Amino acid sequence: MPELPEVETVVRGLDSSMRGRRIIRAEVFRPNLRVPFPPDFCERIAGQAVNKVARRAKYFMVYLEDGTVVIGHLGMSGRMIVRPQDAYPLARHDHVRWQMDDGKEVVFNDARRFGLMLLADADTLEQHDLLVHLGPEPLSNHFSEDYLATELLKKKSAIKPVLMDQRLVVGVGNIYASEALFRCGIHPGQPAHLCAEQAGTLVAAIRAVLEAAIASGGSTLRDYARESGEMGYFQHQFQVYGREGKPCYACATPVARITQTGRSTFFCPSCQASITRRSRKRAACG
DNA sequence: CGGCAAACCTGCGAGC
DNA sequence: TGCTCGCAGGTTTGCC
Repeated sequence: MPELPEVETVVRGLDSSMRGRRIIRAEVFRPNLRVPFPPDFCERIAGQAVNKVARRAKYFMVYLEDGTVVIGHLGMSGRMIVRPQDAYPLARHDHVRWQMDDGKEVVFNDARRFGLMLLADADTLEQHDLLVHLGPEPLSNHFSEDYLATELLKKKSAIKPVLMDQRLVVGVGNIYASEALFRCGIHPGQPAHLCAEQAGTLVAAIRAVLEAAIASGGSTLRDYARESGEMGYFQHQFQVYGREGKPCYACATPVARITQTGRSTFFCPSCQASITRRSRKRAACG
């Protein structure tokens, strides 16, 4: 699934396609995805103009003129497709279709149905169940070195799964967790209570890899595609993700893969040498 | 409360 | 060619 850069890419495309346009008609072709659609989903959307499309964490949000907000999540395999109306037959896994007033249609397609779409009110959006527990945006000033260092001191498990906890910081998923840790030379299995110096380099690495991925239009793997149907190309810049057994670009050591909390983690055993308890005690930054 | 496995689904590539 | 198996970008739930 799309992580923050992919959702950001989709949101930018949707905003340019939908902002200021009116949704003429809304249709749902399946009663539920991860959660059931609200019973009045289509009626509350149809006929309304779109104020803007924005992102929070990995959610996209379509702001309608009457204060209703469509909250959506792409899950693992969700796509938002913008195409000319009636130019294509309904495809397998097309779950939602919005007909726009400019002759286009916006289609939500999600094979694995881990995605969701529901309605909220703009006034109380931040208090919504899905959003209220989310951590800071990684590209905002709220995600600071002090913040991360302080929060990580409370954690006992390995740093990589902790980075994927959306209550700590949003938008970092399985790919970018591995990529960020490689960039700052931290072993994914290292206990999460990093020293302040490491926390600082990690903040910078997370920002850098997410910004670079956004600049490349996100990553396209398997069934993920950009809103426009074009392909993001950041996957060609992965340093470790999906490169098990291939030489590290920095030192030629074969990239390793391990499983952490059920997810694959990729890292360079040399560049991200694990820090033993003893050597960490000796480390100057403890 | 923290941490982890399992569950939610379908599709695809690898290997036999 | 055709089957089975393992794996896939996320989040929630439930169990220790």
